[in-house]
Amino acid sequence: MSEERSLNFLEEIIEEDLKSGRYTRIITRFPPEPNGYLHIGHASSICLNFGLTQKYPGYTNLRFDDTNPVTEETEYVESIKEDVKWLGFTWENERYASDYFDNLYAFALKLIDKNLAYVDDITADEMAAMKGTPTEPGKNSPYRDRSVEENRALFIRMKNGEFPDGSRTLRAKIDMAHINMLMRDPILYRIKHAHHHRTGDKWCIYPMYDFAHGQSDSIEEITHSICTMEFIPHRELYDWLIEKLEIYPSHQYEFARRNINYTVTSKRKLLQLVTEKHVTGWDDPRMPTVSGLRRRGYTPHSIREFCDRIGVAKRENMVDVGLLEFCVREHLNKIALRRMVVFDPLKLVITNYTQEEEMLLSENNPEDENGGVRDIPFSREIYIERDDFMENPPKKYFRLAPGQMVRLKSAYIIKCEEVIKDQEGQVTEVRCTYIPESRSGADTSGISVKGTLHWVSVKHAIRSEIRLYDRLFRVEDPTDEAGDFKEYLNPDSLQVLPEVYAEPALATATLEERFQFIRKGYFVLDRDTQSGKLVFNRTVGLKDAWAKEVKKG
RNA sequence: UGACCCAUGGUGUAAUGGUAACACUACUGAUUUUGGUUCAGUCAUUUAAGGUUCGAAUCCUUAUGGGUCAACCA
Repeated sequence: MSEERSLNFLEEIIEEDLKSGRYTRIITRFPPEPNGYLHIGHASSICLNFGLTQKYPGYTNLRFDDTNPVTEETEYVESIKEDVKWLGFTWENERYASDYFDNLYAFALKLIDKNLAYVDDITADEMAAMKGTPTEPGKNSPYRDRSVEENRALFIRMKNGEFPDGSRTLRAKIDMAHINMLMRDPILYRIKHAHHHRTGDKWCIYPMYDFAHGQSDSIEEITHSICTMEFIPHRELYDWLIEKLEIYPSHQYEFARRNINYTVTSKRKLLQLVTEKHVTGWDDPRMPTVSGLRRRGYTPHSIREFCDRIGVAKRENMVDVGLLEFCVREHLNKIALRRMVVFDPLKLVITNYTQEEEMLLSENNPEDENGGVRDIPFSREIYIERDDFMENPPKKYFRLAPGQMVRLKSAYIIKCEEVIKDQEGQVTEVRCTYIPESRSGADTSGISVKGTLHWVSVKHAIRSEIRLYDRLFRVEDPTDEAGDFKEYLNPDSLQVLPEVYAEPALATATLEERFQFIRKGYFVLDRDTQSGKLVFNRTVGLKDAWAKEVKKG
């Protein structure tokens, strides 16, 4: 293996740590809060954390940051586990911050005993008012100087449920004038008489993020705790708590979260799209969620490839969704089974075709020698795509037109002889003759044509519904526009074709198979399919050089 | 009116004091029984000004621009 690729900044840190002997193996973790579904940004973090311990000795834990019972649910835990597995990663340990509530409680008592934490009785509003601003120092709470004994007794009573929600908090005693707002006596514990999805009603006090995350890292002996840049100010508190608690020194490193254009990746916003029914659910194929991408037909491999290509760094970024599409096309091109489906049919009659029907062979995938072939029924009447015929074609139009010849994919070369129209002048049928010696694989005609069309035999065609998806938003960065981000939803993000005509082989399609509908795009069966009613989702279209040509005029 | 983070083609990421590169996009052309794929090629980059140095994208200073921080969220 030639390891020529340059390292990202985290790999550099790790290689340095390994070389210096600071660690002999590394431990990372992926720490989702179970209050929403994973999205493409999380996928990036998953690939990073798990990828690092695939590359270097060590392992990765999956740890749910479940310290806020009000917003967290088991449904989310299950979906997150499924998504991580689907992406192709295996965690060493499945952990929950709630596993550590006893430890965390003991840590809190230790801090109280060291006179580094106190119980505060002021209200949330008062606390906000006394916090100061980034440019002005805060003020000490009148309860800041309670004795160790009093703090201890009060905190135990908080735990025992003697006080109502919001009436008291446990705060670290640091410095209300600290330049870092997070060091101004941050709250460690708050009272919430709420049912927790795992610990039930055992607790009525719950630790805050800052008093749970770093401590959980430490308990698990995480060596490299990787998070996004907005946590940079938290690092000082992270280190302070580890130092005062005298526990295993995990370290936090930050990278810039990945943004992708024409979508949003904020759990709050995605939740809104779901609850306000702008999409059909978390796994709507238009959603940037892992489950949405899965339903859309993206492969785990293509998502991993994407995350790999966008890399990791510390600067603001806006990744072009075109790269994601490139990655999925690249993979699907290699694995998708080729099939023919006519979306907008135009009847074509081959006047000199006298057989009842015949079976023709077509390769399943020209990119895969071992992909095999399938039979396709051919007959006198077929459907072609309406826009594959033009009565008065422009220059460089390689498709069918009066007097012109094209090849029918895997079949014969035909020549257009006659155009039938209705009273309005709409073309309702085209009549052609075929060249018997031009059959695919046995072509002795010596004729070469520019265009090849896909087609489906009229009497053999099966019906299907097709769902075409486009980007969810009309603008690159909906969050950056004036007003509500939902004003920028793309009204044409979903187009349903209720009845298209497909070749018979598609009748036995499964959810796992990937298809390329020739000249149309990549498709996957949707779970809405019922017996007798096929539904396909378009994962992504093919690159379309002709469409570009037409656009240019 | 503070602290912290960041700044390389249209986009993303490299170059670790020594020829600014790779991928995507765009554009040419060739091949092609998918106007797909594949192949060949073209356009295009160091925020600015000073300084250090034989030599700076890289180190220093200042400026500019963008981002983050004042939830009993994570």
